[in-house]
Amino acid sequence: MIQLNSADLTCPFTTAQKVLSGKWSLMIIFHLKEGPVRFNDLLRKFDGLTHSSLTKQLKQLESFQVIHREVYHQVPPKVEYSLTDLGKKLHPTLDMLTEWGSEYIKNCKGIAR
Amino acid sequence: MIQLNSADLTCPFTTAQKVLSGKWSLMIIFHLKEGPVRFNDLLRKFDGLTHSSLTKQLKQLESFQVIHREVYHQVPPKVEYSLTDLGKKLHPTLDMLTEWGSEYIKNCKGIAR
DNA sequence: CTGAATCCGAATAGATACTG
DNA sequence: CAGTATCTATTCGGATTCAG
Repeated sequence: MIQLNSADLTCPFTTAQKVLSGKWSLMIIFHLKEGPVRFNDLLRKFDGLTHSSLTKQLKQLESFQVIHREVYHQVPPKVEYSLTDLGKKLHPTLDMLTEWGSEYIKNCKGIAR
Repeated sequence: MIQLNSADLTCPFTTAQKVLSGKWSLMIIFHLKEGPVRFNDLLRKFDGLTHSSLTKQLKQLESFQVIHREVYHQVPPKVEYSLTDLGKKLHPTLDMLTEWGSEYIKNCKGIAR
């Protein structure tokens, strides 16, 4: 698993790059914007994302303290994921990224193969 | 090398994630903000970035049409890298990311090991 | 000065099977 | 329902060497 060491915390970009590096990280964070979501609900939102990959990504993001994991001790088990304050602060950046991504898509039909 | 296929261009996040995924991408783009930079000048700016890794990253970013490669046919060779319009549009997002990264660093001394 | 080619180790993503 | 454990294939970054 990716770890942030103290050397990384010298550079804002290294920090951001590591935190957002997972293939699904951006989308997971985006889908938690509206509030807590359960594991399987999250899983169903993404096409091509597998059970175990989601588990790993969530643990990763949790270790970065970007998302919070709330366990309800009941049967059947229930676990909800939500954004931490740190995670919520990513909203405006995510919105800009989305905008840029859309712009990119509009302008770059020629890039895809 | 990472490629954007037409399926990717369906989702702004996938697009953004792929384009910015390289370990040095964010920093390279950031350092091109002020204008064109030569290969070796760029190389010297980063500690731990090797010659061949930089070559690959630049080709990658060029393929995404985020940076432009200008070759001056002279001896010794001179090549300058600069941001394309698409790349320039990343500025505000990068600035927000920097801000977030700094915020993260301030709040999360406890995360590093 | 700039960059291509190759090779290697580490890190991912995903498939599958098993558990409380 | 929400995991864990293990295995595999692929990718990625970096070192090294060679070339225009």
